[in-house]
Amino acid sequence: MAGGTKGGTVADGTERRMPTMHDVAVAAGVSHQTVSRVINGFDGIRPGTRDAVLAAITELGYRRNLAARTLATSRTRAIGVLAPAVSDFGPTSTVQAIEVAARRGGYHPLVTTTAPDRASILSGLGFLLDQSVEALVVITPQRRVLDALRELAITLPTVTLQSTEPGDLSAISVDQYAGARLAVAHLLELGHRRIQHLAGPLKYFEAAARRAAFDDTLREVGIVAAPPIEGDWTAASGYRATAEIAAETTAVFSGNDQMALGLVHGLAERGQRVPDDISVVGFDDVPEAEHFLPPLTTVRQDFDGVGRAAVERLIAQLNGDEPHAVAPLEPELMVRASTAAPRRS
Amino acid sequence: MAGGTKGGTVADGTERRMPTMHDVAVAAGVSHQTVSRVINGFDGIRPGTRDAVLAAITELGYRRNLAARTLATSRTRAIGVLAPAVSDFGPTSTVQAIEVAARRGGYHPLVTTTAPDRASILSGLGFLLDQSVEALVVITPQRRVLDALRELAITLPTVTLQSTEPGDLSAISVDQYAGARLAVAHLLELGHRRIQHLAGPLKYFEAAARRAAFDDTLREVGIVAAPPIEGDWTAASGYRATAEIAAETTAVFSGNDQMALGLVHGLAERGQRVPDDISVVGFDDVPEAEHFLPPLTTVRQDFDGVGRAAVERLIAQLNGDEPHAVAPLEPELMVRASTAAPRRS
DNA sequence: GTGGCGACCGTGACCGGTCACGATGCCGGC
DNA sequence: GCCGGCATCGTGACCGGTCACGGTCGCCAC
Repeated sequence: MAGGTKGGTVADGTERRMPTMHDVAVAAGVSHQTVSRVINGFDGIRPGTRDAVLAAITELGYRRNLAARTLATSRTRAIGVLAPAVSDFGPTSTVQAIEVAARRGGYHPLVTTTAPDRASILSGLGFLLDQSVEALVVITPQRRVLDALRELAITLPTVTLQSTEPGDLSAISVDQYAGARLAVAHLLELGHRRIQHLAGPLKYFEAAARRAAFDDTLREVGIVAAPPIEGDWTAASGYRATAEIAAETTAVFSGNDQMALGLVHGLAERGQRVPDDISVVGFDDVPEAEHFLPPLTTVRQDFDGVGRAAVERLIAQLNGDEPHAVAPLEPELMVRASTAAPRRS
Repeated sequence: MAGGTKGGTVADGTERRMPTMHDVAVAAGVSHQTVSRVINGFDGIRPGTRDAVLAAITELGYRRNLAARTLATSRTRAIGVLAPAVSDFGPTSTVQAIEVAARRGGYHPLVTTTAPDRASILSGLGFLLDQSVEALVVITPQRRVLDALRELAITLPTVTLQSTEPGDLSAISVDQYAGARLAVAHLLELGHRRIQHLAGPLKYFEAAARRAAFDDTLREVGIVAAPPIEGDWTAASGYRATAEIAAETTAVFSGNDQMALGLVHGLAERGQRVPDDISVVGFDDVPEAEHFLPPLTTVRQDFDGVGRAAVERLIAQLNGDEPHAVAPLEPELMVRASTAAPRRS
């Protein structure tokens, strides 16, 4: 549409210009500067004057033009959020926690979702930058997001979420490694020895970390882990993975709850009951996990917590504090009914 | 925020000002207007000049100041989206569809989530308005959101989602009534006569519409519906609802998939098997529903479709077209394994 | 009476772009 | 040789706020 004619004014007739600060000033019989003072809550305004201005504002339906304000002050009080374009429980609830934390801190959250390809990431970041956000929280579940971020050499206060890059000061996350350890240790304690890992896509930081923890934990008790089955986080992929579960496997550690659900489904169709014939433990603890059949043993991670921590850190930094590393949050094992001791065979 | 000290400048030292269009002009040895022309892709620029400008831009790392541009043009090419602050599959996937549709149409999606109270809604809307969005899509699952929207008497092109207000031109939604009819008719055909409705909060438009369809459909075959059990959309509330399911009930129509999941869980604990002892049908068709135990019979609604339709309508309106009513999208019954003929007792 | 001091308010420049217009250079045609 | 016309580029006003000043007024002390 930008193409042809330039003055693409919609034939509307009543194209009434928005009232400006000057309009308000005239209506109230004061100068524009006084209007500005009233709006910004400066004191030293006679109550009568203030009331007149306020009256004129509501009268005209005045709204201050943010673009003009931003141009003049070069401040926006906005925090940009780049999130992956998925509707999974984890990212969405983290984003939401970020939003409420930002608002409570007096900042405007500006969230943009992005596909995982380089171009999308770059354009999403570019959009945020164009909006003159003052800080950035980027959910970086994969390396490529992190790479794109670095490529831009952003000078803003920034925190990355879900990236478990060692030594990265700006990273905040739940300790995936510790969480996976919890899950595997639980299985080991129950007596399982033939455990299969159903991993998420290994290009995801979290998936890789959980896989590493899986391998390490088994190795410590002298077991060499079989290579993981790699799913794509969806229940459907968990369902499909069933075919790859060896008959002698007595327990599966799934990379997330959805895949665990699909797996349980597939297992049931194959005549294997959970946890009688095989134990399953998930990861994330989505709200529904408690009501799966059977209720799923899983690892809860505090998605809200990382969101809050991210914003707190950013705001502190915006206030001039030195950025300090935030300790990874500790996940929690939720033992429910999908795990049991292996049947002695 | 405006409170105490005014000049809250962060002691930063290397406070290097962002390069401006004028800086680029000087560096390239042209006027700022020529820079503008290059950036906006006007033709009639000598290739040599263009290259010089482009070089200067990348050299200085210039980014055009959106605030200044907006101020001058009073155009933002932004579409505001107000969504409820939940991480449910429906709203989140709709929002995502909106985002991609907007981007494809050359607009920037600006989404803000809000709690359902009046103040939050108003401030969310205010934020969007402050950003000078050119159009608005508001997800209005409840009347109060609709009321708040009307209170602001917004003059922007606007479309509301999920509100089934009859005769509202700006509303786009999946036909909830038809969807619920599908579900109940399915149960009826299987031979069920004692059917219970597990509804969502009835202050939600969708919940009310589904309930009405439930009542109407039963009445047509001479059954007067029992009052619905009212849940809160969560699996937990479905689980709790189990206690209220009468022993002679042979089928339950749940207002969404999550509650259905919780219900099936509760039923199982009570020794009732689905679908042998009791049938359950859900609503939404979340991606996991297919892998519930048993796989859930449910009503699929095209969340993406409403999002796309909303944006298409808005963009058409922005281009000067007359707003026309969009027909409600047709839901689809997905018959799976949670429903069966009632046992003859 | 007058100088001085707050309290209150107004004036004009400026932020960084865009827009309408004017200026310049070069060409061919008469 | 001069003029019209096109291609290319520059000039200054303007968008709607904020900021750093300056001005006016009333009051009090001397």
